[in-house]
Amino acid sequence: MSKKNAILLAATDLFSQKGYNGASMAELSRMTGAAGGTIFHHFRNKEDLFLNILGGIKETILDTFDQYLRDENFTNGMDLVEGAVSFYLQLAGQMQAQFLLLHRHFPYKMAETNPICRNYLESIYDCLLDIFEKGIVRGQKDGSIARVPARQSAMILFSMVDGIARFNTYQIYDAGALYNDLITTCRKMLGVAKAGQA
Amino acid sequence: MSKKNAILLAATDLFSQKGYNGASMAELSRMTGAAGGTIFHHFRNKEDLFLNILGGIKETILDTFDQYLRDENFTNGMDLVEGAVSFYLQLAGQMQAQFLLLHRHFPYKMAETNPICRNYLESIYDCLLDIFEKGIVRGQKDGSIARVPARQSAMILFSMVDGIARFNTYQIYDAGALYNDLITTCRKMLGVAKAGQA
DNA sequence: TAAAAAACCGACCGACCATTCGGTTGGTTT
DNA sequence: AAACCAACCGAATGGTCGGTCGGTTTTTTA
Repeated sequence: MSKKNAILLAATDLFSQKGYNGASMAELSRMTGAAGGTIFHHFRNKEDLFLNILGGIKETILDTFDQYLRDENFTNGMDLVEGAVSFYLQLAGQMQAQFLLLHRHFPYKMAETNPICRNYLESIYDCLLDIFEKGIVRGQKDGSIARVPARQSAMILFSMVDGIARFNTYQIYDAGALYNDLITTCRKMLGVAKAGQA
Repeated sequence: MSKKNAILLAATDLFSQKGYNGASMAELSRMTGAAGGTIFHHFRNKEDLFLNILGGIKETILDTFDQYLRDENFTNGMDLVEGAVSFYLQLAGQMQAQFLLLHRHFPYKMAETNPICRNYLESIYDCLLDIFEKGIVRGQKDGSIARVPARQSAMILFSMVDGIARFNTYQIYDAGALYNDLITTCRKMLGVAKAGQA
């Protein structure tokens, strides 16, 4: 593997574990075996290094969900929403370091002054919210989802799912067993009312 | 105001705005007018200072919700849950710096090695989850809430509400208009099914 | 009012920080 | 073989970090 790639990989772990200020270039140098100067040969500065990582995360997430929507075919809108919830939790488990990064505060702080950073974050959240919203709209056409406000419901749904993913990484509570309850909740909040529904 | 109190107040803002590593004792000294040595006269070290702040936040939250449960009287369990949701969002708006602190990653990182820190965080989340759970259990007795698993539903509800509160502080999206949708969702996920319910 | 205690000060310390820079490779182009 | 180049190195730099310490002021106690 090229040194540059090794730096990007190690820095993802380092930033996610220790935050922006806590991640030191000296430690990154030690982790990768790259000399201090080498890091600054490939990246203008620490912020540029982080933006490269965040840009990569954006690409991965957008591509992954794009692929997901193209490959799978769903019986209806509700099915799409449930699938997206499940897929999101699965992805968060696979890309732990990347999601931990997104769950930290410093990217959003940087976004206040850095438009590139802000753009990356907005792209990611737009993509995720759009998927939930698309599912809801589709479900309202095919009758599987009730007439709830689409965008708002997508945001509430997202904050719910992402909160559970966060519970897992913070490890204050074991949220792994919550998956079934989450899907049930999802059905209740979006589903059309039927006689006898609990 | 005593210097010690001024330090605690300013440090709360500083930690919440810049994180643990980003908050420097020199800047804290500048903000408060207290000399460097004075800070370390009142607090053993930086970590001790933070633990004092977190301990204060714990006390405030526990007392506030205790008071809330004692003062108000609710018509039923569902009413209690809805009130708690509303109260939580209101409190998060009033104690912005404190909630921003709780929404950062470093307290949970510190909790991995520091049992005092871990204890404070667990107390806070236990308190919050207990209120939702109590409301659900009470609602199941008085018939206002369906037979959902109480603790799990409380966790999902909490992660939903806290996610919305987080949306507000991150200011990526305007989540202020989500309050009504949130209460509606809350009713759907917990409420007993009625004929004609949407 | 004298003594003891607590609050407070700011210069100082070594460690560490992000970043720079002059120089060395090894491979490609001319 | 000369010129070029990106990748890489590691010592050096100026600045900031958390924390210490000896001494002064203010408050409390006896």
